[in-house]
Amino acid sequence: MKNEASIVDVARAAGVSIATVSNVINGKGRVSATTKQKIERIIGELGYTPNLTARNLKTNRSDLIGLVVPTMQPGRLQDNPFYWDLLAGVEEGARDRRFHIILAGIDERTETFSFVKERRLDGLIVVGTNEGSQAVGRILELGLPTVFIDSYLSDPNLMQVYLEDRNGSYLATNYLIKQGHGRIALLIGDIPLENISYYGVLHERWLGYKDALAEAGIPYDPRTMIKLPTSLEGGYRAADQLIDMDDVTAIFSFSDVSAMGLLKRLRERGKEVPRDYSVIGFDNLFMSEYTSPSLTTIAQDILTKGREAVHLLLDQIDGSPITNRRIAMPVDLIVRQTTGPCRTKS
Amino acid sequence: MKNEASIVDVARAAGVSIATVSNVINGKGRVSATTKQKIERIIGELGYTPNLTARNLKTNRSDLIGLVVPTMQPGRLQDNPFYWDLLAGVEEGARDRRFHIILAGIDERTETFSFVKERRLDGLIVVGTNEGSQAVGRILELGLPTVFIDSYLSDPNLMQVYLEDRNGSYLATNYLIKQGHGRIALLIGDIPLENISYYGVLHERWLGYKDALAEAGIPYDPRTMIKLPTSLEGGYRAADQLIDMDDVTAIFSFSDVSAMGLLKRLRERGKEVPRDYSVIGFDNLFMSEYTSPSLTTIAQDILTKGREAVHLLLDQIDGSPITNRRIAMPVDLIVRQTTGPCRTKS
DNA sequence: TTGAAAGCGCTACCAT
DNA sequence: ATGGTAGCGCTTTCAA
Repeated sequence: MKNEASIVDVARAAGVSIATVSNVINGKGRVSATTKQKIERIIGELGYTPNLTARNLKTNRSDLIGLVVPTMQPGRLQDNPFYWDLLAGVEEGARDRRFHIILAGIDERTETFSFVKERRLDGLIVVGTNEGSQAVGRILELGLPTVFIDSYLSDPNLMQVYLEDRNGSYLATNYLIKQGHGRIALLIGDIPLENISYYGVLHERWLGYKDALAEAGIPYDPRTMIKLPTSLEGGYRAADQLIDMDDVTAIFSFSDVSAMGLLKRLRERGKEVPRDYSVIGFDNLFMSEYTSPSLTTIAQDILTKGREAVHLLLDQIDGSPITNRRIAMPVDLIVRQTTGPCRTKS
Repeated sequence: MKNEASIVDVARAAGVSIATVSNVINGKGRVSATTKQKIERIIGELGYTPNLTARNLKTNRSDLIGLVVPTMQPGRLQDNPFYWDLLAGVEEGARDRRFHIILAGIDERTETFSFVKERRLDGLIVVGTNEGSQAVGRILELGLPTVFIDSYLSDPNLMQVYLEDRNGSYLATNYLIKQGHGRIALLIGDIPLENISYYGVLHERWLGYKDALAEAGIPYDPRTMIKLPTSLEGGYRAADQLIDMDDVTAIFSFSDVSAMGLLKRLRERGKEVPRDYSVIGFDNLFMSEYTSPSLTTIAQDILTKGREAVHLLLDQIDGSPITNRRIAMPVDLIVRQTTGPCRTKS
């Protein structure tokens, strides 16, 4: 492995000063067409590549943004294909602007974010924290451009990308109502319902559910709330609770994976979907079309979400004027086979 | 955002030279206990964080490793939860050793890998290339420590982490044979069978399948090879081909997602699993336990695979003696509900 | 045990 | 249009 050529080597070979070479590399200053061509030729011949480390030391930027994801422990994120899509979107958006992504799995309780200062990161994208999480405070102290995804933080100055959660939930619930379902269970997550406003995403979706009920004149019944995790296993266990409920003929679950768990257990218990129960999920994961029966769900475009987040961040880093500090991504109802008209047993 | 304290500030505040501060930070050289304590106190007071950019410029290292994943285009990686686990494993392994991961989605045809030199990456982890891919040549030219995952490159000097693919395939096939299945289809991927040796992973698994057949004295029949992608949709379409085959009562599919597609279509066609067909997958994804019926599969530990790869790489970067340049990760047969005894219709 | 100083490769300012 | 050069923050050699 030979030593890399430096800007000095290029300058010497071209018979010019390093300042001129620098100008050519960065397209700054005034350089005559001939010297420019010559320098470019020599750069090619020498296989010269600018050393970003040196440039960054000088400019005090890193062209690096950190993607912060809460503890990548097995079991926690493992069952969520969601993150890969998000990451793909972020990476792609950053690449277009010559930034790179540093991935940082963090433990919310102990992480000090020292790497952010050490590496002079230019910005941060933070996924799925909640207001009051210890991490949020420490992140804000860094004083770095930051975009939060799916976090619903109340401070209006923070930049956030989230979903039309409330609307999505309304769409799902409303569709079930239009199919004749009067009592609709909600698999809402493993949280105390009295504190639901603390959990931004869940809260919004819960409101959307209630919006649809209210519009149809259906009373809200807290007993149809199922407080289990929106994971595969949570959905699986939720099915048993669902079956025990009186007159409930439909369930809306806040994730596709939990809807899959539901389908599994309902089948085991001899229930047929959508004859006995209508089921609707949230996310539209790639495999949701391939469950049996295929899953009706609220679709979100996770890839685009990642892309939007990184654009928002880069605009801020570059000092472009920010028009919106918050972006709500659209959702869409995808009707497939797990939902159907209500046929109440006589 | 105040200006960061530098090593000079610390030195001044402590009344020592920057060389001494540097020694304390790096635990090198001889420093008296008292000065050491004093300097450490001041570092705390000033909230000083070493500037890695400067250090890296000096030492010509970056403490950064690149994770190279072939084009993160939608459709290509989108339907593979696999990568997220791998990434989680790599990130975790790197974090332990104070390295960070830069994620690089690349287009195999056009990528020049200039970022590797620009950022002075210390090493590379490359996932799922094949011998003869244009990218491999360019990567090797970089002359950087590199670990290939699931790539089956023939050069014995390259460091590689892969699976006991052949054994896994043997286990699956053998299990089906022991269950009485005599003709077993293989969903092998969208490749020309004559060139199968070019596709490392598939080739190994194909050999494992043949090993089991040979051991049982069952002739290999190329007509039972299904040459469709091992994706959800590929599996879905494979089911139709399977049903058209004579006397075939079982299918081994090279991925869990394709097995899910199979289950879906078999059900649509009125076939029952495992009564009419036994199905076995590969990977043991998190959701494989939750399909209906739950999927028999060959399990691999993707998280550990990522961890092993990064350890191998870091050992090489640190100049530790490398004992094994190749690591084969173990596999495991997980019997669930999609397989059962063969009941040939009379 | 500690310090002085060179220099990593680059950018940007100021001269010419 | 081009060049000289200071200096970004650090490590490391050599001297004291």
